[in-house]
Amino acid sequence: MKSKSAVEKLAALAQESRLAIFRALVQEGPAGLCAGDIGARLGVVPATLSFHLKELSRAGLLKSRQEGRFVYYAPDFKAMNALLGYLTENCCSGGVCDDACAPTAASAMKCKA
Amino acid sequence: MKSKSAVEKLAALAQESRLAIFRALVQEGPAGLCAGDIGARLGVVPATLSFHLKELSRAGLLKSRQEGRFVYYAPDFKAMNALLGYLTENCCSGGVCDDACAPTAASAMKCKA
DNA sequence: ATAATATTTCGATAATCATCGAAATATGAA
DNA sequence: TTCATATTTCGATGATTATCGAAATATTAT
Repeated sequence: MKSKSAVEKLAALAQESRLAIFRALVQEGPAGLCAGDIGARLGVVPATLSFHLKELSRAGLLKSRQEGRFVYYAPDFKAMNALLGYLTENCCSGGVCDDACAPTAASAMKCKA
Repeated sequence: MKSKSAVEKLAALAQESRLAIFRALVQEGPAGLCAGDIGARLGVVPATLSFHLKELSRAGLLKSRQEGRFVYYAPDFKAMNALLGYLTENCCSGGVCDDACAPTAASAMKCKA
């Protein structure tokens, strides 16, 4: 993961509506939700929603597919995992910390879709 | 983790210099680095560096301690792990995805310090 | 074709953020 | 105390971002 693209992903997530959108989609899974349902669920008007979905997509965090009149959005789990990995990369230089500290509970997307 | 504070943490990380600072500190471990060394390593002038360190601290991502004239900064690994957990929480609602998809490589801070 | 529904683009406005020189503050050394 | 070093605060400037009404585009149903 390039640093620039990591910053873009983090910036995309660093906004209340977009973070809520992303988390809802993570919980929804690979099937995703269509734009209208996301907007209804989170109370975001269409123009604003579209802007945010575009930001998340541009950052590479979402995949979308058209189904008739509807556009379905789902997380790009692979990209998200790459971001998480980038943030935690080489923690403590693999030194004393790896012995002194226990791993935390899983904090990666389980989904590879 | 409250959503507001997650947004604040993500916003703090969503800036090139700050992400570089944070990653350098993650790799350095709990002992941390003093401000001057961070600035020298990353090529950031003092005023700007101080601004960014304050942002990261305000967001709860860094701990600091004074040692003589020096101020040492280190990641708050616990807070960071909470953020990673929040992002991946309840992935795919614990449904089909948990069976269909394998966990990825560890992507959490190993350090609890 | 016409109408209805879903989504995106445009455009203007208001708000927030990054940078860094200069000055201020804090601590240790001579 | 006086000086040198480390870090932070102040203040001004330029740049980026969020919001959303109105209009445009796209797809399906009648």
